[in-house]
Amino acid sequence: MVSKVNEYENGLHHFENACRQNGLSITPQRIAIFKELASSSEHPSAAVIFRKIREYYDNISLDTVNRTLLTFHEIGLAKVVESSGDPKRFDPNLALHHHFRCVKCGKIVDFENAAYDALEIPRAIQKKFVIREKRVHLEGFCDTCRSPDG
Amino acid sequence: MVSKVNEYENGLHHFENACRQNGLSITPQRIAIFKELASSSEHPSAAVIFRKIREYYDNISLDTVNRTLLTFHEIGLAKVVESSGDPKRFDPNLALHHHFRCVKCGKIVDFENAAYDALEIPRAIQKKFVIREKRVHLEGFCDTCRSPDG
DNA sequence: AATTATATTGGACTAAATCCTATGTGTCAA
DNA sequence: TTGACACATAGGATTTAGTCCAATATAATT
Repeated sequence: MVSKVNEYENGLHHFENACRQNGLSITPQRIAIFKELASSSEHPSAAVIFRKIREYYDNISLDTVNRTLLTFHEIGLAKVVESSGDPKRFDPNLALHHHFRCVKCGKIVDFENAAYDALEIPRAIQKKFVIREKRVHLEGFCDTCRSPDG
Repeated sequence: MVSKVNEYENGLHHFENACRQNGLSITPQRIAIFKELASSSEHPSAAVIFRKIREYYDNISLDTVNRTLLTFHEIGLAKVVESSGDPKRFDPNLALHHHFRCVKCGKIVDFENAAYDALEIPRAIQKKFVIREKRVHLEGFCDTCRSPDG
């Protein structure tokens, strides 16, 4: 088992490599944004990350946070979570996994499932499209919002 | 096999019943919005539907289109499609089906698949949450946008 | 046809996201 | 270590989605 510290340093290492390989400079802003995203588990929006970083980094701009998160997505450091119409939300978890989303409070919960992972892409789809992501998406009410009208 | 006309009239019938059962009056606006949505297959946003209806209904308001589409969702006449951060998009197809979404042009394609339909909800999830929707979500490049940089 | 509760309009407002340009700063090479 | 340059950021302006509100209009019911 790997210690938290090492996981964290591996993460930063990965981040720096990805930047270098894509010709992006390693700026304090990008580091802060990466750290914030990597340590989050609630699939934060750009605004949420922006507000957190602002607590200690007093003049980072929202535009930078937005732009950087999209860049992270492009170079494979983050995923954009499906979230029908609300602000974009980002996911540092690059491993194959699945989502439950509460239609009431918007919470998104990751879960793993071997059967879901094993799903094959239908022939017809595979022939026509290039598939980059495969995910089962469940929707409903979370434990807190359980009752539809609660 | 049912004729197009009958399918269509069944649709309208279903719409009117759903309204009545939910104490909603049947207004020309709602009829127009329902017809437009029901006859669409590209998972339109409120803005798209608004613009189409405007062609013949010159003073319907965008607010009404938005509000009505959300109402349709609430009373089970439409679904809101997962679409990571872009404007909400609506789906008249109430049957269990799955989605491919092009990350480049945003096109969303419905498809059917028996194996996907048959997926069971994991115990742990079922215990904790109330599941209302289950869908496989594929993402990548469509036939038109096939090449990642094209 | 009158009544009433509900719906719509259009403009104002809020919030997300992007664009723009002047300024600032990593990076690389000497 | 420094200097030069390409790249990145800040902050304000702009665009776009979406919602709110109050006045008006209208569908449903009697």
